[in-house]
Amino acid sequence: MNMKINQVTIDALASLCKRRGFIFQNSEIYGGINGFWDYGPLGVELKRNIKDSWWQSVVQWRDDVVGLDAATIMHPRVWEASGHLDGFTDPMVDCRQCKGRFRADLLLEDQGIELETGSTAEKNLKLPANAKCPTCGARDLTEPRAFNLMFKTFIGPVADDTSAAYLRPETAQGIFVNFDNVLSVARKKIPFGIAQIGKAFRNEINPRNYTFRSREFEQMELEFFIKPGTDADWHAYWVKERLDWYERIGLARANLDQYEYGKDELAHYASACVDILYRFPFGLQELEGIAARGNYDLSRHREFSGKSLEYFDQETGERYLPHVVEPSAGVDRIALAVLCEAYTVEWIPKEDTEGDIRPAEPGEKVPSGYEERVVMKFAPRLAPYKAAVFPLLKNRPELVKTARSIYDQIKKRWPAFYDQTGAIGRRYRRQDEIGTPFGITVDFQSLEDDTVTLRHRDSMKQDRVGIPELPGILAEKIDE
RNA sequence: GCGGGCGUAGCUUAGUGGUAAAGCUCUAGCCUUCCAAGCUAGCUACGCGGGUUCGAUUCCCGCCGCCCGCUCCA
Repeated sequence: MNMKINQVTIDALASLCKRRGFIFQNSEIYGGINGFWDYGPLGVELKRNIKDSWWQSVVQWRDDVVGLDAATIMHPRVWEASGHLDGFTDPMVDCRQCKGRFRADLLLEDQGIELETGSTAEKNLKLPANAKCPTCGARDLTEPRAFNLMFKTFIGPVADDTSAAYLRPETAQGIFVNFDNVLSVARKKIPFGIAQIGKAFRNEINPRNYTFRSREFEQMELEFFIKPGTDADWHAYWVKERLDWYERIGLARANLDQYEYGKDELAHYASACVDILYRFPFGLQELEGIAARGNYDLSRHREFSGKSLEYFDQETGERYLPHVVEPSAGVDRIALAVLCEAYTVEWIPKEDTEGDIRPAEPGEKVPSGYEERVVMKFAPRLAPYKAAVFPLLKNRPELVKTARSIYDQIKKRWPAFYDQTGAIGRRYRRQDEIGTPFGITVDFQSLEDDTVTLRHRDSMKQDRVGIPELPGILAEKIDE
């Protein structure tokens, strides 16, 4: 089950993603920019399918969750209330000798000296000359740098502190600040949730591992508001719900894992947190965190905004600040996991060779009588194109005409691809490499009996099916 | 951010102080009755900037980017 994961390297995957148009480096013609990535024609389809599937399972198919789409820039006070502004502005210094890193304020406090502050606007902090490294004692520290992981911007034409704002580092706060608004229009009673998909921005110190840690990324977050005291049950419920979803989109259970935070690792307001992890080529890494956050966020916004934000239960007459369970997932990380999971190298027997398709052995040469293929085994519902339609030969107008009309019919319902160029085998392989689950080929028999061949990506086997039956067959296999 | 490695076409590689080669891919055409066949033609590259030099892809410096380790990870 894990073989394919051992096979794929991030380099090989990144190469395919660029070659076929899943993912490009942002601003590549200018030399690229660290931590930003663009999704090409196939990547955008894949990502949208992931988001659609999440939205279906979390919003559309449920009666107790509604959606939201908040702006990426919010009132700066939001980030004071959320704790992001204070939490991420610690001035840090590095020791050039022992490579240690320390918070400048704590380090100097220990040594009984204070930071020299320059202009307050930009926090130009200077280190006194007598400061030394607490680990090795060397007086060879870098100047303090403020590690604010939020991107700062300015509202209006004047760039000064009174107009400062931040690009949101998470989508969740847009939900909390709209809690009252949604409550008053959605006709929902607790327990109910508000879901949002959107961009978030973090000025990561060190983006790494391809798209895994990017500075601009997309989140899918749900805030599920609950009655105080029911936290543990709802938390367990959402952990299971979310794990099931990951399996449904095609991630092997064997490559998924969960990490339960110990009491000492939890934020002070949280009662539970579970990370859902995926076995990436670069290690077991987080796709989603599911946290029981109590009423921390709403209580902070109550404090900072002066609004009550309480919920009144008409049946019991109780008034309370709801608690919340927050499943928070990274779309780009999930897309990367799906790409890793799908990437498969196989050895397939040539025409005169007896044998079955088998997984390639990493580092081994292709055995004689076999040839190699790369195939992206996406779950059909996630595949960028659901079907490709081919005339067997392009220099036979009647084949071309029939193929085009089938394509025109299919593309109204699913993303599809039409290709009449080159040998049929080449066209099949090209679709294998972008994960198209079905190939539909119009041949001479089609002209006689209105059937086509339906070729399956993973097995490479073909069925003969009637043209009128195609939509039904595809629907069944795609939505499975 | 620190240390190390790397940067030639879409990909994988070759090569040179006198502006560069190949395979695969890709595009067009021919051919082709089901799995990357064949033939013909074509597009496309020395990451960016500066320096040395008559001349730099090559040597030097800076920057950017990628990979690995450390660090960080709300």
